[in-house]
Order: sequence, then C-alpha cells, then structure tokens
Amino acid sequence: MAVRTRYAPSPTGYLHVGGAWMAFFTWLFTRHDGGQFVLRIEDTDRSRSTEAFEAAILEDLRWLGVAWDEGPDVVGPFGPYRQTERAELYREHAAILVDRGAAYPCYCLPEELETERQRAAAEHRPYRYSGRCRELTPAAHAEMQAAGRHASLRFRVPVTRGTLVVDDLVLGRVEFAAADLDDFIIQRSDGTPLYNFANVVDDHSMRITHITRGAEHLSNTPRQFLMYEAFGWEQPRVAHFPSLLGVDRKKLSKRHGDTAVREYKAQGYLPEALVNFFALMGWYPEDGREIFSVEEMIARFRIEDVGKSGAVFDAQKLTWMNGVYLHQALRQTPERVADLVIEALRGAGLLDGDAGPAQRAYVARVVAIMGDRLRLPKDVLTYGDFFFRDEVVYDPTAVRKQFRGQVTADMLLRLRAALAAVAPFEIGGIEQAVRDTAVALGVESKDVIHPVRVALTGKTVGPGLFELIEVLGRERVLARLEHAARLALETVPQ
RNA sequence: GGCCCCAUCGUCUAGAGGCCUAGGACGCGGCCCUCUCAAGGCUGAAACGGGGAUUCGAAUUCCCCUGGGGCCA
Repeated sequence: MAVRTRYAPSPTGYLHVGGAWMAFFTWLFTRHDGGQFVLRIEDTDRSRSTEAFEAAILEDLRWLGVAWDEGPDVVGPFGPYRQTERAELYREHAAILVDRGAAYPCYCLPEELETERQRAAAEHRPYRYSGRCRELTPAAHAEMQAAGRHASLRFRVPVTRGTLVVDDLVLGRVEFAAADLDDFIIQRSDGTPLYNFANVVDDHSMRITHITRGAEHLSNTPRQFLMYEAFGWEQPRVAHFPSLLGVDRKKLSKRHGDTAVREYKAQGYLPEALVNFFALMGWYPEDGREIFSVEEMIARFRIEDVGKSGAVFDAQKLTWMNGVYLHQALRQTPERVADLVIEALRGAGLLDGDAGPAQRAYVARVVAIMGDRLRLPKDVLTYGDFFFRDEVVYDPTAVRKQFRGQVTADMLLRLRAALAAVAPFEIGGIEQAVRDTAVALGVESKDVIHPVRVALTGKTVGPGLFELIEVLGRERVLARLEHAARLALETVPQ
C-alpha cells in the first residue's frame, strides 16, 4: 500500500522552524517511499486562525521546496482540506460513537469538574473524571436538558482494555495502561470537535497510513488508538519526531524569537541551506557527510534512523551552512547572490529604488570579488559598505593603526599620482602602480597596501586591494586618497 | 501530582559488547597560506550524568537514582 502522510498546521501564526522541520521530515520520508503528502489546515480555532497566516504557511513551505500532492489549494479526492469545512463530518462521526455507546453526553459544568479536581488534589490522588454522567438514565438526561445544560461528548474509555501498545517508528514500543486514562471530551458543548477527535476522523477519512508528529503528542496516541478501535478502523503507523528545542532546552516556541521561517528568508538564508540543516537535526547519514542535495537526502533518509532525543536549534551552524551554499551559488548562479546582496543593501539603506541594469552590474562585480567572504548577504556591510557609500566611514581603530601623519599623507598622494596615470584602469596596471610606489619609497608592498586599504575603505578587512581599486574606479579612488591624505595629517604619529 | 519520553564534547551527532587512546561537524584557540579579512589546509582544548548488576570485557544490555522534556490535570 502506498504511503500517505500529512502535515497539519494551524494557521494561527507564521510557519516556524519547528513546524517546517516536521513538515520536511514527513515530506522526506514520503518522497523516499514514493508516497503522497497531504497538507491539511487545522483551523478549528477560529479566533486565532486567519487566511493570511494560511497563505503565508503555504508560501513558506513552497519556498522550502516542500510540495504537497493534496491540500487546500489542490483539488483532491479526500477534501476538503480545511477542518472548518469538515464540521459536518465530525458531528456525524461523534453521533456514530454515541450510537455505539462508545461516547456519551456529559452535562458537567466547568465549576463542577474543578471541584472534583480540587478534592482529588486535597486527597493526594491523581485526578480522573468521576464518570458521573456515564450512566445517566433517560430521566436524568431530560432533567439536565430541562435545566438548560448543553452536553459535551465524552469518549467512554474501556478501562478493562488492559495495556495499550504503541509501536512507534521512531521510539519503538511504548505501553500505556487503559486504566490510567479517563473519559475524555471529543466534542465541546457548542458542537465543535476537540483536536484529538478531529485528528482521528481526518486521518482516517484522508487515508493517512503514517502519522508523523511531534513527540509532545505521544501521550495522545493511546486515546486516539481507542477511538480507532471504537470505529473499527485500522490503525495507522505512527512516528513521533523529537522536539525542537531552544537554547534553554525548552521546546522551541515563539518566545525564543527568530523562529519564523520567513524571518530567515528575509535575512537572506537560502532554502537549500535551511533544509540541509534541518536534515541534520535528529538524523545523520551513515558516512557522516553533512552537505547533500535534496535528492540525496530523499534517497538516504530512513525514518528508523531518526534520533529520539530533542535537538537544540543551533543558529550558528545554520549560518555556517548558509555560507557553504552561498559560495556554491556564487559559482553556479552569481546573479542570485547579487539579488540577495541587493536586498541586504536596500535593507541597510545603501541602495534605494529598483536597481537598474548598471547598478545590478556593479553589485555583480562587487559580489564577484568578495562573495566568498559572505555567509549571509548582510555580511556585505561588514566587508564592502564602502562600495555603496559616497562618504567612507573610517574605523577609528583602523586609522590609528595604519596612519602615521605626514609620512602616510605623502605616500597616499604619491600613489594617487601613480594611479592617475594608469591606463587602462585595470587590475594589472593598478597592482604595478602600488608595487612601484612601495619600491620608490623603499618599503614593502604591504606597508603601502594596508594604509591604502584604510584610506579607500575605512577598514582593515575586505576584498583584495587591487580588485577593489578597479571596481571602485579611478575617480573615486583618487578622491578618497586625497581626502585620506588630509585625514592622515591630523593623526599623530605613534 | 499521575502517566509517558529522553540522556555521548557548549551545540548537532557517530557509536547497535572488544575496531574507543570515544570519531566527525559547528563554534572556540594555535599554525600554515596570504596585502587584510574570509575561504582553504594542518592542529589543539572539549563529552559517555551518578550508582549498582550482567560479562573475561560496557558509551553500547538490565535495574535504581538524578537531570531534562512532554501530555493530562
């Protein structure tokens, strides 16, 4: 039988890395087995679900390359794929359970349940629902309804069922005692289904064969299995993936900040880097290789190899990996890197409006000489902001380190004269001019190069000097040297 | 509080009784390369939570404890 899986996000926020990770693993597993992957929107929490979030989640999944075969925007045989459009189905199935005696109306008020709970706590017993509505007589039902009480529906746990075994694809065999469970609510008094119940109905009616979800749902599994039994349905296989943790080792959530996938996208992270990084959390290929294409991941991924323990999301390693992919993109599709850099420059206010062809070509040249220094597009600000500023921002430390008053000023002006004569203004002649100047002054090349770098860029780090001079162009180079010569005179020789 | 899951360097992990003097990667330190930085190469520091048991032999099996996490409340 073909594998059918699903990812079922709630559109109550943007897709976060934990959810994306789960979706990706599910997708990898499905593709490895040549199965079908369904996207289902769990929007029963109407107060917090929005269409905008739903659209954003779809967009972010697509950006990551996680594609679904059926979903809210794809016509499929088991739709609709939004829970709010399936309300009738839940009511019908709840009714089936009531008819079979597997569920019953419960009229207990929240206050009454709270009293039960407190008594249990006072007597140091574990709290379990008392079951007082379990065996109500028809007369009692009528009385409750006459009193204006609306019933919720509770699932009748067969306490004599004994041991419930969950044979998990990741965790292995886990046992629960039916006697530890109490009758749980499957439908609220307003007629809306609870998560656990809607999930079972949906997974079965959508023919899901393998349920993948976060480990936090493991405890729900025995309850769900009981419902499958009550319906007489075949149970799907389950796989609980470990939780994604924040640096505090708590389950990753919005309070950890920077957890939305689109936040990473906005910062210029590449989807292939994100996805490769995801793969390495909880799963490693046999040979310990770390960089591989999606195709390789699909081929190698085995759900049995997924680890059991929660993983901390290490943003530093992700950034390193982004550098690996950025450098790869630099060789294969440099214009893509240029686009990302343009975004970063725009974000920093160093570029405005739409970049014209000339500007794009200029950025491409900058990227060509310094792209291998970038891990993130915004690193362009660290190494090459001077390419995009009219006024060089001088790092005081760099100036203090490299400028020596009159001596430096003379050297800068001498090089200026030499560069003014270089034709064409290309790297070969430029390098010659710099080295000749050093010889003429009786110093080593680097004694010229370092101060000149500060003069032209304001900093001690950056791309090769000869390259950057060429890209900067004669006019700006001459102007900056002249300006820097004056600045040098103001610095006290150390 | 009850139930469940987890446990190797700071982090992601390899390790399914002897191959472990516990390997790799990120990060951190050093060296090389070099006009700087980055990249690259070499290299260093860095872990089996504790206690029992099984075994000739345990990171690897079992039990207890501890710690962390989750679900229900």
